[in-house]
Amino acid sequence: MALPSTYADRNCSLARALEIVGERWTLLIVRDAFFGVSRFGDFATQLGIPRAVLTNRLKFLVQEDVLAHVGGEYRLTAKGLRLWPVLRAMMAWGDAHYSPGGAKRTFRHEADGGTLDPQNRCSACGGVVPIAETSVEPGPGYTAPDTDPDPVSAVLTQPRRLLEPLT
Amino acid sequence: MALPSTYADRNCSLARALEIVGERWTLLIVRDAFFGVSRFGDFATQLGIPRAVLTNRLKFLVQEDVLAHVGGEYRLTAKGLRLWPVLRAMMAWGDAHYSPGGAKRTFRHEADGGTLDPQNRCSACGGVVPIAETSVEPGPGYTAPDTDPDPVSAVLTQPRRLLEPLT
DNA sequence: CACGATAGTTCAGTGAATGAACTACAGTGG
DNA sequence: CCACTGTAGTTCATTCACTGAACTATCGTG
Repeated sequence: MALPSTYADRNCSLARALEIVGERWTLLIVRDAFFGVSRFGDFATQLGIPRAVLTNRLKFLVQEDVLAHVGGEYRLTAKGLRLWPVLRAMMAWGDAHYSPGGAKRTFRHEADGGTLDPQNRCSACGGVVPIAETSVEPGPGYTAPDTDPDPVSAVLTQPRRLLEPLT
Repeated sequence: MALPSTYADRNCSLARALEIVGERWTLLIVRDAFFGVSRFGDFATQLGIPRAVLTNRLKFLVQEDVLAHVGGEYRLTAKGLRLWPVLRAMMAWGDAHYSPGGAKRTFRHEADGGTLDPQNRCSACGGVVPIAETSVEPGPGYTAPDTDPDPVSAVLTQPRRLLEPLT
């Protein structure tokens, strides 16, 4: 995005954060990484993003230490994992205002099956659930696609644990 | 931004949310609205955004019911106010990773002076503080600009209550 | 060494952002 | 009545980034 850093924005961490994750496609790439996507081709087919742009974004995210590129796979770093609250907050807002049937995805505490609120607090045990212990599944607002999804999307709509690499 | 809504993304509220607030400049405009900016010219000078782009963004945000345009002023709607957790989450991430001296801004519960964590929980009373009761001030990571700020920026670096219109 | 799979690069065409200048209009003072 | 100022935009040529399709590179396998 390369927002100009004016003196006003030099003192705003929101502007700084947006320079990293505010570019088009970037947060969707990060979301897919949370869902277990790790390969160039999988990002490309899942998002329908031009490969040239994907190359740029991945390069930048690696440079900024949001993703790590190891063994041909892109994985979230500790810094990238800390974007989880941002994604959850945005999803919650989108669910609340653009998904009349309820949340498009349900997040669950694997240990006890409780559902997670936007702050990742478990309805069963009451604790804040770490990413490694949460799983995703289609929520009440989910609507099945009319066309057959690509294999990557098909896997991603199955209930699965976060961060688990695609088979 | 007009992200293409593929079958995959039709079922993701993150993608939907990004179509609204994922465009360049948009979240900074919303942030300024939380800080009390409400006039076209103030947004323009504060953000350094091209006026043509500002016109587009404001028009779109009004159309999407994030802002309301009444009496020549742009104000956050209920839907817009619900973006507060998104902004807070992003600011927290930016503070954590790009502001070694600490948060650039401190948010405070006006009633008891307690500071707010990223979930807006008050350190003093322990409750989640509504927007109308919180105030902003420069935080420990704030650094004074080297050049004289414009009048709008100057006002915004004073401790002030959120949503309070600029004088 | 041929073959397919994966990970990119290249490039022409298009659309959006930029920045500076310009218009529209309302209110104020002389 | 008219200049003057402030606010809110619009216009436009330039630059830049995204798009989509095709192409190249590299690796592992048989």
